[in-house]
Amino acid sequence: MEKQYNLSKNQKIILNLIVKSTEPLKAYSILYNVQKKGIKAPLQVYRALDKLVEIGKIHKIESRNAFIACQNSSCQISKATAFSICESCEKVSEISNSKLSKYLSNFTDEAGMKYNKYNLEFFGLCKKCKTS
Amino acid sequence: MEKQYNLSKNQKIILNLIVKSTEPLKAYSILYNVQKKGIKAPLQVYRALDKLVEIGKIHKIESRNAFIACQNSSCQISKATAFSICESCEKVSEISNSKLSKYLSNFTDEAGMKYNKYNLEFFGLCKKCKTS
DNA sequence: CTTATAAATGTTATATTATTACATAATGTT
DNA sequence: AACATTATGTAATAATATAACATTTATAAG
Repeated sequence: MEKQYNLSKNQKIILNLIVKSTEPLKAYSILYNVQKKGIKAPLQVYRALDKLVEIGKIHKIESRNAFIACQNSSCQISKATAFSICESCEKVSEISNSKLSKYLSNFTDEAGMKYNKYNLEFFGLCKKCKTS
Repeated sequence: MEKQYNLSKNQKIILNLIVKSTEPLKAYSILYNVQKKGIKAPLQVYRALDKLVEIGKIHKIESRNAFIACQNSSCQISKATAFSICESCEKVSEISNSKLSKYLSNFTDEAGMKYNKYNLEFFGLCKKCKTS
């Protein structure tokens, strides 16, 4: 059974914006976009972002300091994330590949250590940018 | 044949500091540590860091905004990086696992796309932190 | 339903990370 | 030597993120 979260007002506003966006959003760009809705300060944005990341509704693209909505139906996979990033147009997609996630979730290093979380970012050129 | 790079004065100073460090260093911490050697401004640090990353002598730990020396003898693998990060003590190690790097370098997504670069960060508890 | 607790908010100030712009100097190439 | 490339120096500022504190709202326990 999936745990239910009742998102707060700010969390809903910000999640909505991110879900509607076709590209990763940066914190201050989010701020500018929600100021008319009463969210005035960076901290209000960062707090909502932190929570949304924590519950897996969004992910942070670390190399870009930007946030995208989780593409997985269940949004439970905040501990095992993989993205493809186009180095030309900056398009970002979440990769859902069960083989990959199994491989990485089960990965054991030389010292026999397993990890409870990972984040993987692939870089290259997307179809569009490759042909143009 | 491996390309030779003649590092500049600032690049050498900063690489040296990072190589000697047992933990990832942040840009401004580097700055404070090299001010006595005449490097006075953030930009001087960032420029050297950019170059060192580019040629594979160091790597940026994206989730920490910090830099560590490359652990691979040849330092040629700046396009395929994997790290383990302890969420308690923040110890970071570079993972050199040929199976893993092969798997990821050959990874093809659902659309048949391959990537020329990736960065992977594993999170967990290191041995020390797990037992204490 | 009211008390206790946890979670979220609002606000100001500030810390941290990174880049722009412009002038100059050193190095490498032909 | 002339040219191009790379690196440096310096000042200013942009972009990203957190600390500290007061208050309010939601949730859970009795």
